Amino acid sequence: MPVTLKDIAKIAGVSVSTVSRVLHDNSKKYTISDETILKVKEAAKNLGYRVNALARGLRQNKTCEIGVIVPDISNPFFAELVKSLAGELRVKGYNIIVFDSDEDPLIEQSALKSLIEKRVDGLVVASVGQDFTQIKKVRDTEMPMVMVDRCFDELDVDSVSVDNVLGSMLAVNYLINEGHRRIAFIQGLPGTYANETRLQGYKKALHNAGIPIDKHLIAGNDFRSFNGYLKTKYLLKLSNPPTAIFTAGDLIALGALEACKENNVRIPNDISLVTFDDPDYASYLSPAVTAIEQPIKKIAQMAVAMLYDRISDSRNERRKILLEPKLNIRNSVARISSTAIKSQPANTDPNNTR
Amino acid sequence: MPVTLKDIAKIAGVSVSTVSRVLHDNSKKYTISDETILKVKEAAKNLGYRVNALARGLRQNKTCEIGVIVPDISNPFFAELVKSLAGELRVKGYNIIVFDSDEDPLIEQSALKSLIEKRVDGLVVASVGQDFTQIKKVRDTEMPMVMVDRCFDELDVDSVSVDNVLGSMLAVNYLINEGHRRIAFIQGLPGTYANETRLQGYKKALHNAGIPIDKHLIAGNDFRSFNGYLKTKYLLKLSNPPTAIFTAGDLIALGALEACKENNVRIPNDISLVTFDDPDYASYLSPAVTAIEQPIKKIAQMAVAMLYDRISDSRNERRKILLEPKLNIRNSVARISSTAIKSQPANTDPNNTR
DNA sequence: TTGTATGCGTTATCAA
DNA sequence: TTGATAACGCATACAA
Repeated sequence: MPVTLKDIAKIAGVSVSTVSRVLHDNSKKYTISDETILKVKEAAKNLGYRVNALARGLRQNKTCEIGVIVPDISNPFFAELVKSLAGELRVKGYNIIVFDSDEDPLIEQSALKSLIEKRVDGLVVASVGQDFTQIKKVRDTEMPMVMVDRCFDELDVDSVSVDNVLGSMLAVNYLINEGHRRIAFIQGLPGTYANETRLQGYKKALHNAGIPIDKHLIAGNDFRSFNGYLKTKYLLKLSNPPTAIFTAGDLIALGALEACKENNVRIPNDISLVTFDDPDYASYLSPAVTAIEQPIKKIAQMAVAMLYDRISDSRNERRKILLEPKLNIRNSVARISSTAIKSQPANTDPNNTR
Repeated sequence: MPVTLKDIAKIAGVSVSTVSRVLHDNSKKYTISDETILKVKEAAKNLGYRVNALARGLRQNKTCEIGVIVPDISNPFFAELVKSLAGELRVKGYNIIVFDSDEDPLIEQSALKSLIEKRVDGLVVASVGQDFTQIKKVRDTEMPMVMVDRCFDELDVDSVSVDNVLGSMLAVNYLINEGHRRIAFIQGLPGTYANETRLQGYKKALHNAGIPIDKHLIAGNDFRSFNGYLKTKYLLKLSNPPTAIFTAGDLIALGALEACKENNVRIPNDISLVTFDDPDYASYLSPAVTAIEQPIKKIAQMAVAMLYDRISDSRNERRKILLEPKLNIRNSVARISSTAIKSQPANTDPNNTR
């Protein structure tokens, strides 16, 4: 049985409230005699007292816990994000409770439920994100919440993410400048903020360059590596395959790498590759992969700052922050001559421009 | 203000205990009139009732939460481990609270403190692990605890990890079979279980092959990539450099890769590389890295099973489980002729055999 | 300087 | 079939 204030009070020969004051009320100076302080601390130490956070939380209506939900903690991007969030919050005196929704809306929903029931002081959510019904319900609560990475354009809620449209444009423009015109996009989970905005950037870049969009070159349905593997296989055996692939996430790129390797397709000689997300190992892949880097630490900092603001003062305006992505050029893109391209007939539907 | 049972009771015109029974006491069949059940459920739904897990936990002395502490969640090994643990525990009805100790014993200690105060039902700890004073204190509590990956040989506590000695021997024996005799070991954090056992395996393999241990070839002081980078630089500029490097962890290997790249040292042509840990991306590195794979999912399964056993019946014997590692041979090791080796004079202290 | 009493939201015991 | 009441451990308003 864990030790309680009562046990200490008994041993020290004082009342429970005195014990409470000595042990936890460091802020308010309750002028307590040195002798009592000594006695109480001594007893607490001897008995190995640990405050019961449940009781305290119940009483104070405050848990000093922040709930964090991410779709896939084994994705290096989210692992890094969680680590950064934990670091930022720790210095502010908050612990985090992490849930991995495994890209499953049902798990996300039950995570949300658990965290609310646990009465966390706030929420940082990277939603699976095809549907914001549940998130909206939480938003309408007084529960402070900030969305990261996976947000909802249509939902008025505090959020911080990288400028995905810009990121995609950076990537695709770079490919175009290197002479590519048949550029495929292997997307993540359709309907999610990250995916739709990245897709949007891809289309916009092509459009700006006057390149018609070929719907056969847009494939994929989740952010996992197997998706990258499958869709790369598909793209490679197209009668008129792309000269470059842009993947919507680091795991997808890994799958693309695997497929190319299996098919003895060399990168960048036979096909070029650029990916969104820039994990630590990107430089050491074979070849080093050109990638769009997100400012993860900054995302975490902003998210925590915004959450903190909302916890302290829930009535200020909601904000949507977009941070700048960065293109890290490595060795996965080949420059190709524009004549070579033009000689390739577009045998997929040329009328499709979206 | 969150809705409570009282609020529902008032609206439904029944007592608090009735509400509680209707909403939460699914197990015991308390024969309650259908009409009451309907009224209560209706009111609960309308008001948006959420149980207060703090109050419930306080009352029931049970939180359905498991605390998890890992040294570095951005390390793919631990990210994967956390994900597996979460999955295993979720189906058993437990949530997890994750702490990243950032390889800092002080943070680990405060994480331990927080989790105990939160009255989690159990603990899964991958300790930073140079010192088990704090862990021992917890062990002597009635708090169920299982250690994973980073254990303590000298401490009698439930634990599950890979057979590190065997893993290292697998790696080093392989290098020896490929003709290597000057094999360096870049270690992780000295004094930790994972490191010492891996070092032990390294030494044992060399010893078995009759190769004297050259202390200049053992370097390194933590599991981060920068350590791998620095120590590889150091090893490369030795007057008699190693022909192969064995790294104690995946991040270290990444650093080694970076250093080699910077120095224009080709792997495996100029130097061979094998690493402990086998992250998903290992196959796609340049070159694909030969690695020792740990059965992460199995570690998580075993850990959860053991923890569950201890929660249900705290008085059974403590167990230490070792799981089998696996050598995944890829392209980072070159076969070298033994004559080439023997022609290299050992100009580092030849008398040092440990 | 310290103690008493109350309530946080829930569940469990007992009684009706 | 339902209700009153106590208790979980703590913090705090009020009293002394």
